[in-house]
Amino acid sequence: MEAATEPRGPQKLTNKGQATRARILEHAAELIYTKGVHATNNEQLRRAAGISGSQLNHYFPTKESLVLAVIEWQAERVLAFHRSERFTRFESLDSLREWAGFYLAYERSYQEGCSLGSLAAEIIKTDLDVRTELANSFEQWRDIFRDGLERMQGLGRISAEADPTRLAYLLLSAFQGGMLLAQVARDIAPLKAALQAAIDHVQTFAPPLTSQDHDPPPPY
Amino acid sequence: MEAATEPRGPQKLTNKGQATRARILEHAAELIYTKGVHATNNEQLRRAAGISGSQLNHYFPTKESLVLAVIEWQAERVLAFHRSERFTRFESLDSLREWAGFYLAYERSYQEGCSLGSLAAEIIKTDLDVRTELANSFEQWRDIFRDGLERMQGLGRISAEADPTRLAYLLLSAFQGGMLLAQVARDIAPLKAALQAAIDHVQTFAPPLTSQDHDPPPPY
DNA sequence: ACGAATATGGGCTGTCAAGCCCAGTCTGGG
DNA sequence: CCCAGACTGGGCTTGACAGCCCATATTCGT
Repeated sequence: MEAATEPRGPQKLTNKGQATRARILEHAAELIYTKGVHATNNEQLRRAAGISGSQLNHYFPTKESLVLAVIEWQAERVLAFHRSERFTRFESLDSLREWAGFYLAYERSYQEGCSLGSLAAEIIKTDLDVRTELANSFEQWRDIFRDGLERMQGLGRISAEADPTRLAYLLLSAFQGGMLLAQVARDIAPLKAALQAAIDHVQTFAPPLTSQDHDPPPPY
Repeated sequence: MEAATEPRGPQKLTNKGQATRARILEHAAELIYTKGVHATNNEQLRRAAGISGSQLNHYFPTKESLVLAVIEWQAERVLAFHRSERFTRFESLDSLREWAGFYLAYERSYQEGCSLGSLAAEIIKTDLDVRTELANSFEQWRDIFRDGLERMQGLGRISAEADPTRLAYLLLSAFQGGMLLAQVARDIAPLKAALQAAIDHVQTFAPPLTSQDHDPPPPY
């Protein structure tokens, strides 16, 4: 899964090289997340990562290759986070609320926005050829929600009439849009409202609850 | 309402000057919408608007002032569109569906995204001092939906238990997020799913309909 | 242990765009 | 009819950043 980003031949990186590359990547991701792609230059990156000029040319011959690598790195982080045990594969409404709660408590939500979404929006109109990679990542993200919702259906936690794809897009869109609005307003309120409403909507497909802590009655 | 963007003294623009300024603004908005802020330079703008260099300095001394003016111009357009008679002040679910339908039929939705949102996302992390203006515009946008939803409540079209502010943020967030996803995927589907789901959620607050074409039964 | 390949350091150059200036033209009021 | 102020045109300078190169140090395979 880490074999991307090098078009030419075999792996030609030693351990130390890989470590350096990873360090550059981490600092690049952080800088880009806070300052944006355009406002991040290689001098800042050099200072932050404690390296000097020619490494960037060596590990990332062009800025486009660096940005692409950062996208992959951020995408991997976000997807891994959503797949983590914390959210139990989104098989319950509670896991969705837990998920929303995390981002609502995360200060950087309304400061920097989504690590992938804000990056995507900034560069989607430039000539950088990264759209396909972004599209792929967002598809996987959507699939995480969709698969969870489908499992909820299988468990009878939401009605069979719910459309998991549509709900997954609602969750992801509300998240991205809410992040943008929160960032612009410097206030978490828009994100909170959007996520609560989106999850409320998923809940409208839950069967009327009889006893609260047990699984709902047999599916229909 | 057009008195913004000039910090210094009285209106010092003749009719011809205003026309030229407006022409520059239109072309700047179009270029920025399609190519992004960063990829739009003054030479392209000169050619597009049929003017030459020093006007930009005359009418828009810095790029920041130009971008700010474009934001105001786009915001005014978007808000005026949403306030137009077409949507009857969003006093019904049908008007919401009409609204969604418009953007789903608009090819540029998934090509360029939202004229205000994509602009906001691109420059929110730069040092351009335009955040307040953007925040203001998005607040007004939210208010259009919120006011409409409140009127729906007054007319008994949705339950008093609905939270108009929250629903307004859901609609706006789903729109912005859906626009971003559609743009990245080059496919209208994510926007369609998000908007349908968001409007479906508003509809869950509608009283069960008895006869379809009449106003719903008296408000509780 | 040795040699070849690979990583590192710092500086250099070409490109591009924003901001600015001077000279010429037009419009409107008296 | 005239003049004063505003508009227009094109070119120029400065600053910033990405990409590149040469000299040196280090690491890895055998």
